[in-house]
Amino acid sequence: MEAQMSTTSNDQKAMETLQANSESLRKENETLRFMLGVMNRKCNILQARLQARKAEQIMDINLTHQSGSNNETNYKKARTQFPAPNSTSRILVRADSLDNSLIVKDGYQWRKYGQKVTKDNPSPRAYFRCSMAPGCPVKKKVQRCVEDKNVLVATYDGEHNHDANANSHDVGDQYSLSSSDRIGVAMTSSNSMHDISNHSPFRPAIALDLSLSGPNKENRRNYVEKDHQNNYYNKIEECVASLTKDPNFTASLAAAVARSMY
DNA sequence: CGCATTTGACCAGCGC
DNA sequence: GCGCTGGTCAAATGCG
Repeated sequence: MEAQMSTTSNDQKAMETLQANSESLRKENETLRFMLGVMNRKCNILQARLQARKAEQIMDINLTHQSGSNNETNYKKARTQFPAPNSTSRILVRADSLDNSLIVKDGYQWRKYGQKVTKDNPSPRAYFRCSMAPGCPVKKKVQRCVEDKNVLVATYDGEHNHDANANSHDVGDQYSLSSSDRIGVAMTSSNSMHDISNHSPFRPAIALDLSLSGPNKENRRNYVEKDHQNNYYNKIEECVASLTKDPNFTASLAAAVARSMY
């Protein structure tokens, strides 16, 4: 009888521990979900700024063209006129391993100008430049991932100075990357390039999906409105404060999270 | 026929 | 200087 009561008590304690763990995990999950949301919003703000910069660049280019040198159509000359910006980005895209094409549907039109087998990867690497070249200096390389042939790695060089689909004849969203196709993206500068394959499905990590917010410019504008920005920063502070209270989350880590969010 | 893609040749940078 | 490698060029080819 006594032994039976002791077993029941132990079961109850175990149940309570499990419940406590479950609750703790739920809270952690909630916090991480919020952090992911914040990162997405931060991304949207950056996108809005990028759009503004692109608009400025297009205006500058138009002014340059109007002021002369109309006959400089040679690509080599234009390459020096529009040097590629010092930025690169990578995205990982799911692809059928049986399908040999190295096509990444990203909303822009590309012209293939080369293909090469590289030393570190048996799959050929395809070289594309934006079909708006030489006006648009963007280039990309597409290659299957060494570890997983179902994944295409697209490396973008530079930034488009025009909208996606602005130069395509017949497409709307059909050439855009769907959120289910896109599995990761990393924006980097060319001299601090880190390999996004570290964040690929082979190593579990959060895949940042820019398409979650959609292309709606109205939404993007909302995020840079002052009231929204204040709420956004308040939320970050709340989140960081709650993290610092968590004994499993060190203050320095919380500070690092805060820095990354701002 | 015009345009896009393919593919071998060529070039530049880097390490030895 | 030489060889290796990644990136680009341009003639050949394919396709609508």
